[in-house]
Amino acid sequence: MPLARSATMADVARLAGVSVATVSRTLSGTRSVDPVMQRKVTEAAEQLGYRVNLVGRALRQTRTSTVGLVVPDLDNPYFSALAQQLSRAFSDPGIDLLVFSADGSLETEARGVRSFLGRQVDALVLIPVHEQRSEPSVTAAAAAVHTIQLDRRVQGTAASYVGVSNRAGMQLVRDHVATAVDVSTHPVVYVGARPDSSSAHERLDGMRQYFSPDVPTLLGDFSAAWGREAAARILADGWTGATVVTAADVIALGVLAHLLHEGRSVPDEFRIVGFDGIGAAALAHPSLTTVRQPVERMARSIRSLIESDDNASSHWFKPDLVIGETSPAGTP
Amino acid sequence: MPLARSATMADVARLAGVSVATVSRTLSGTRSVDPVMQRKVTEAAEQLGYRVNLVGRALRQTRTSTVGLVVPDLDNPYFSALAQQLSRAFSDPGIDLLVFSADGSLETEARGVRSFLGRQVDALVLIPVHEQRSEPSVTAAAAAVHTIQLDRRVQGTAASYVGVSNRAGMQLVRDHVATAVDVSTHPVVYVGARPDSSSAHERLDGMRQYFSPDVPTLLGDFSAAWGREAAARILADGWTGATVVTAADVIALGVLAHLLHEGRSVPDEFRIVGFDGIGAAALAHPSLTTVRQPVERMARSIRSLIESDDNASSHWFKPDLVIGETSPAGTP
DNA sequence: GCTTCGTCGGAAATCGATTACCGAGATCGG
DNA sequence: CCGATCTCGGTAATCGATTTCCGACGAAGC
Repeated sequence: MPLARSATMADVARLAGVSVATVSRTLSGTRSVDPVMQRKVTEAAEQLGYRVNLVGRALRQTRTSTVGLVVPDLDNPYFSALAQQLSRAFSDPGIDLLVFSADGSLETEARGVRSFLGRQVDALVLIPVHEQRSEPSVTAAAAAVHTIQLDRRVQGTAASYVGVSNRAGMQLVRDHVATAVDVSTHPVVYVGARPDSSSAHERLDGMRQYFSPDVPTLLGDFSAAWGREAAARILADGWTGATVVTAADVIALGVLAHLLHEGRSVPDEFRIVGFDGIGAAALAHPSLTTVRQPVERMARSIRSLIESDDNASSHWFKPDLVIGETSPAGTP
Repeated sequence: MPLARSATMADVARLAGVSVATVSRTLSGTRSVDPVMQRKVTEAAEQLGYRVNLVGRALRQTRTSTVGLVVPDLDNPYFSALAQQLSRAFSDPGIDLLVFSADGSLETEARGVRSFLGRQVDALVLIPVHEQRSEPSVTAAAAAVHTIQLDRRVQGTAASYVGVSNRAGMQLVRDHVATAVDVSTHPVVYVGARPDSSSAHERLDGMRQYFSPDVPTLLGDFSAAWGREAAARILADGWTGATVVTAADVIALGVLAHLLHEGRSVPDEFRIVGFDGIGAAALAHPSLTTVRQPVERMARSIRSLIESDDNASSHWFKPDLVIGETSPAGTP
């Protein structure tokens, strides 16, 4: 029962017969303390079940040993993989990563940023919901703490950024597809996401650059439901034999599910390429060809940026291609 | 650049020419304030870009409007779905849900609990990593704040619990499988997880109760990798024609991937049943038959427990069965 | 006209830690 | 043997808000 007020340092000091300063020094080890007193303090703390109140500590100190992460959504496996890798990366130096989900909403995102700033986090990692409309949140965050944009970025902010080169990813896709078919004559359809986020934007641009400025394009959101719907349209529009390049694995898996459900064969009739490299891509049957993002290295890179207090630089990683069964191996 | 110390209430008070008490009252609306002063305060706060320091507030008040969630792992889509639904449920009453991943480790889990307790969260939701060894963390949490165990629980703690009846889930599976085959003669293999968590434990017990006390069983962890490995063993051991019941969708998807990869047909040769009802189950081809947990209702139930300050009761939900293509529809 | 309320601003206490500063005693060097 | 230095405990300031308490003032009741 959470009724009893928990013990404070003053309680420990009283029981141990010493001052609160000695208690603080003993427990944090900031200054040497007589071993006899140390033992008294440790025993008193143990007996009272003392646990430090981090709020009190945070108020006095400047640092909280906490990093906040605001994600658009935890249902997308790519974002939860980023969250998982980040918390692992920060676990080692004893920093707590706290995750807040914006639930796809700009207002909730803003609330999350305000909340973390108010909690005096040491740094904030943010996957912005919207390429333009998240700007106030990113700017506010960057003005207050070390802020790093992850995976997506907002136009015209000074905050640093860590992510992959989406264009380079699309170049990999083009080169791969070109080993099997003549991309200038063979039908290619892009199932993307509306360019509300920088990743959606850049992947769309990459498609246009490396395939064709007027590549047939269907735009929706980053979801399997959209992938299914797009696949239905592709069938309705008679794009038989097309190679379907998508903006994300979740979309690609939706496309794949619908095509298989309709009895179409992949990769014989349709070829599919995803983006991100989530675990489920390898689990699909046929397994998904995808552009893999180096999630673990990205997480470590963010940790370095924060540890070195480098709040100016950005890191663009090169993705790599994982060739699965949804596209033919090809013979260059 | 995060160089400038951010404005405090004292700064606002100085600029507005009033006392800090008036600033506090104006911004929080706890007591009526002269409209003229209100305007001065609001303008001064605006001009200085004042943002409340939640650490200062939390120290003074008892409440933080924060609920902590400690999950074993964010890579498992079932846990991230719970996290997502919970943050949505708390978003409405203006409570921040902060998520901490234990990364599968008891030590990290303990660190997460300590961290949230130290931060003075109003309540703590915990998916314990281990059925016995998480006990110290759960007990410590329950002694300090309103604590709710989710999905899994620890033996012998007073903390309340929200989850599904795992045995009832297995009963649903048995009844479903029985419509298609004679379960007393037809081979059934259980691919489960070692009973380190209450869910793994109860699902195993359910299998033994509703199928047979000596149902052939392979135990590993909650991962697709384990599902693949188990499928390989099933093939090696010559369990052709078996119905494979699993402890989780991620395991089932691993089993399915391996069987299909080996050219086996599902559901003709093998039948597969999952547990949890994650999104990827519906996306698989063939789609997965699974025991679905009412994640959204569970999240809302947790919110009610916390809002009503009810720290004694527990909620067992009844799961339902989603019949997919990995098992025959059956004719009762 | 005098007392009784009610309203509302400000001073100061408070939450729980850390830490600057002071001073007492020990140690050390010359 | 004396002053300089070091060690280490305690006192009190401090972080930034909220909130209690007090007092001044005005309105209302009789």
